[in-house]
Amino acid sequence: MSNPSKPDPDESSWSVPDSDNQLYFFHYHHHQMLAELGWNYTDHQVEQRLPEFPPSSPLADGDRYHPSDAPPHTVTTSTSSQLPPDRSSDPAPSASNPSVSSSSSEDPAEKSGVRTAPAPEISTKEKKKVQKRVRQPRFAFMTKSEVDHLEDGYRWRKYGQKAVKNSPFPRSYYRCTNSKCTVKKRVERSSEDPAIVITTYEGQHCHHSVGLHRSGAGFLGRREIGAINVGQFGACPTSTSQFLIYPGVMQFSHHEQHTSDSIAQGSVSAPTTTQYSHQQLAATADEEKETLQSSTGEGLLGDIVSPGIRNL
DNA sequence: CGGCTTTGACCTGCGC
DNA sequence: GCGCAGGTCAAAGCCG
Repeated sequence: MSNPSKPDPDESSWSVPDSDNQLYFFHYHHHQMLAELGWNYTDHQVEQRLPEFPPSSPLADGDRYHPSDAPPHTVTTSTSSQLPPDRSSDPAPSASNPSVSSSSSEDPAEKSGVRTAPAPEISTKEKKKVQKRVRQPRFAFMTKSEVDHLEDGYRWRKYGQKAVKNSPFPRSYYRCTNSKCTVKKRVERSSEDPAIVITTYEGQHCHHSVGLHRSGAGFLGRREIGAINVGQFGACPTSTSQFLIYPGVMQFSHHEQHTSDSIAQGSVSAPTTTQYSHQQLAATADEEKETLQSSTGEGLLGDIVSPGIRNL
């Protein structure tokens, strides 16, 4: 519940972990990776807008992905949003800085709304104050899919569900099952277009994915793992393609080809075509809401879906 | 039996 | 200060 017209008090304290630079790994490798993934990637402005590429490449290690597994995809990006302000000085837990997250509590990014364990120390209040102002980077995906909960290579535990105002669809809250990982995600359906699933990721994984992709047929393996390790990389294990995430707006679509495995496993009921849209959420929840609303309301998906996309 | 989901209660922030 | 909405907790139940 926030007012879009009002600056979010948290905005000034939005925290980007020290590893934030790694958010931008897409800068250097996206062409190559997408090419390898079989994506026909059309990049308009990314190169000029993205900041420096981080020193370390997440793609250095093994790669089980076989380009032949992936169908041709069309990726279209636009870059109208702003990069998040530099908050690298904020004491947020960092995926690449495990000492930060592990030295305090298991879930240091817990918001102020959380009932905390009875720890009657004075410092707790201060901690709370600080933590209250710390927010993990968040990224939202708008996925046109019948599947609510898209697999992304990580294991999630649902910890809550809430009815959303002005929406017939509830919002589900998930937390990464890794005890040291503070990543959360929210999954909800767009009230304007029930076919669109909005998945919001918050934070960065501090561990590798668990390789849930069963047989791995058509899935991406190590590449996805390495990418996720730097925080801003997503994948759809039920798809033969994956999607990349970087700060700013990125929109794309592709033909999702569920493997017979995933279908058999019940993760999907039938082969479907899924359209993905992604953009980094604005620094504030308000902007986030605006962004999402405008995105869905103005047919963002329609803008990015290539004519070749079809629903099966 | 462990892991996960469900669900009502609780807490906090924000607008009025 | 009050009410609302979002976010989270945690007990209970379910399931493999």
